[in-house]
Amino acid sequence: MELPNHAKHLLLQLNQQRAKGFLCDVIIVVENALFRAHKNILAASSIYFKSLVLHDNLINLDTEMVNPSVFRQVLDFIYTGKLLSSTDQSSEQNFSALLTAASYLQLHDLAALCRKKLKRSGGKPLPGKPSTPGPLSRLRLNNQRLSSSTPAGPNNHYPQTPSDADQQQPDEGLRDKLSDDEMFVGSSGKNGNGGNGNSNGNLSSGGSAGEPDLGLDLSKKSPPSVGMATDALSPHSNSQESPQSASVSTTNSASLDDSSATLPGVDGCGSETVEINPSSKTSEETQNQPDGPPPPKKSRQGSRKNEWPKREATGLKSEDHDRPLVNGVIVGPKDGRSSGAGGGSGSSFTSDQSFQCKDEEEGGAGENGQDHSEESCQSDGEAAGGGGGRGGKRGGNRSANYVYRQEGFEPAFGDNLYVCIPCGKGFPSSEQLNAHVETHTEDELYIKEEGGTFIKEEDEEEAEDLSAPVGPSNFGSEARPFKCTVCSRSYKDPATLRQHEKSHWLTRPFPCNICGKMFTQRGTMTRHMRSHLGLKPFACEECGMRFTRQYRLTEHMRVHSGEKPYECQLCGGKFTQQRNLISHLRMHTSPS
DNA sequence: CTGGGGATGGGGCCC
DNA sequence: CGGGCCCCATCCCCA
Repeated sequence: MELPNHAKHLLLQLNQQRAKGFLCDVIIVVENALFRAHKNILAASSIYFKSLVLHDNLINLDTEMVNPSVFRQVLDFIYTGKLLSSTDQSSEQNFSALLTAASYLQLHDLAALCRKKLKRSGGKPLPGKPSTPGPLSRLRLNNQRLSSSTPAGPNNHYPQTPSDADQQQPDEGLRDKLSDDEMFVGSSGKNGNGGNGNSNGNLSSGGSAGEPDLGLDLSKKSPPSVGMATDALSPHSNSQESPQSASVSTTNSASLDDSSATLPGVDGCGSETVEINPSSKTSEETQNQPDGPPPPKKSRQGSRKNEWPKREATGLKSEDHDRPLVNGVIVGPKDGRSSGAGGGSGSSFTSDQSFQCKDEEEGGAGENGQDHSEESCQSDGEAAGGGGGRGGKRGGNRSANYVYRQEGFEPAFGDNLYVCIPCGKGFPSSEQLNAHVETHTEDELYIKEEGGTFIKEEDEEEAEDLSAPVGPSNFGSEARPFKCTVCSRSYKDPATLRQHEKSHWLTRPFPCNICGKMFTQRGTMTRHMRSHLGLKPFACEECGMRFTRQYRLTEHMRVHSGEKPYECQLCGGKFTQQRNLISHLRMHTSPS
């Protein structure tokens, strides 16, 4: 017996969930647009995605191969099997772009549809671009960056984008006209037959065939042996400043272990090389570093930490500046202008504000920062090509699931950092948000988006005022010829001095794309981003626990080794961590 | 219930 | 730019 529309209904549900951001466990970054989706769906649709989502919760796509607008169509296709083309924009051009993207993403069926369409219209498939670069090629794997750069400046636009505005338009049309250009995946559809249970059958052509698990190891680096995975933002990631480069990520290098190999760049597109990790980790290898929580740990720590990647938002301190995280996402607007975040809000951040945004489970990344203020949701347009708002989707396929952040946003959700974009309500935890999201009916959900401005990363050079008074001058004196004019601290080299001087600036040059928090050092911002995204590249081989910083892992390892290098000279007590010794010493010294 | 210790997260900042 | 380390904050467990 078989339910005739089972697969269809299932897909419909999934697409609706995507629209709401419900249970989405991966974020795909396309230029400065973020899309939320489900790993399973992506993995089922292409082996390329499969390899990417295996270890990462954040995927950066090469902006030369796909732009937000196109990716939105791709995503819609994946979830619906329908291809909505736009007529506003030269359809041929659109199909060409789609073909490029499909090829890149290894969505063979989609590529075939586009080719067919192009052929019909006389156009020729992708002139300049390779029809199928392999996924790997160019892939700069994600890991990279969401870095600050993304938002950054003017260069942030798609290269080809004439005008964002224009770009968005098409979309509108697109939706409404679905009829004409709507295309369905054809036979490939093993849909019906349910081939593999997961529907993927059809979409992922490649998948089946040999389906080698590419097993890209995107991880930044993992402690020896454990091949960890995630890391979308590997520390290195920041490397680039321009979005385009985003794709290129860099990080890869790091991420990939030595074993990584490089593939030839795709022609036409550049020379980037991709590195894949031959040793690829297969799913099973990932066990250790599963997306999910690591194996239970012994004792106490287990309880808490296992929640892995994140801890609930509870911990958030709601300080004035806390920014809610939403399920949609963000990223800089593309309007080029970018004003420095600094400009606006920069100053508002006090250094002390320490809010921590907890990421969402798994994909962590989840939450998106919602940034703009009140209306987090906006209209439908698609900004930047892309997309639109997150949750969106009213009818069905539209959804882009992300939102642009607006500069200067200052949502006031207090402790409720998990915000439902459609209605703007905030919740203290992702679970609550998810539960709430379900209450929305389809029609209530719109794709919203807003063209925001994004925070621009101003370069150091732009710093303005350095007047902040500062602390005492300490530091020893030897060979420290470079002295800070503000506080008199001295350093051994000019670079360090320069770095230090930034701490006096009122404007912090490096904004977090997700929450808007500003940092004086890019590295700190990148590190911070990892916490949003739940990226914990450093895993403990013993218990599987993962950390965002190498140092934390080192520290943690003492738990297993029993080493307690820090001893209290007053009572002889020993500690595994220096900070705990310090805290302990306070107990000795404090009056109370 | 409370205090102390263990352990972890995040930011700042120096090297 | 990554590595380290310091400081602050917090959570959890246990006595």
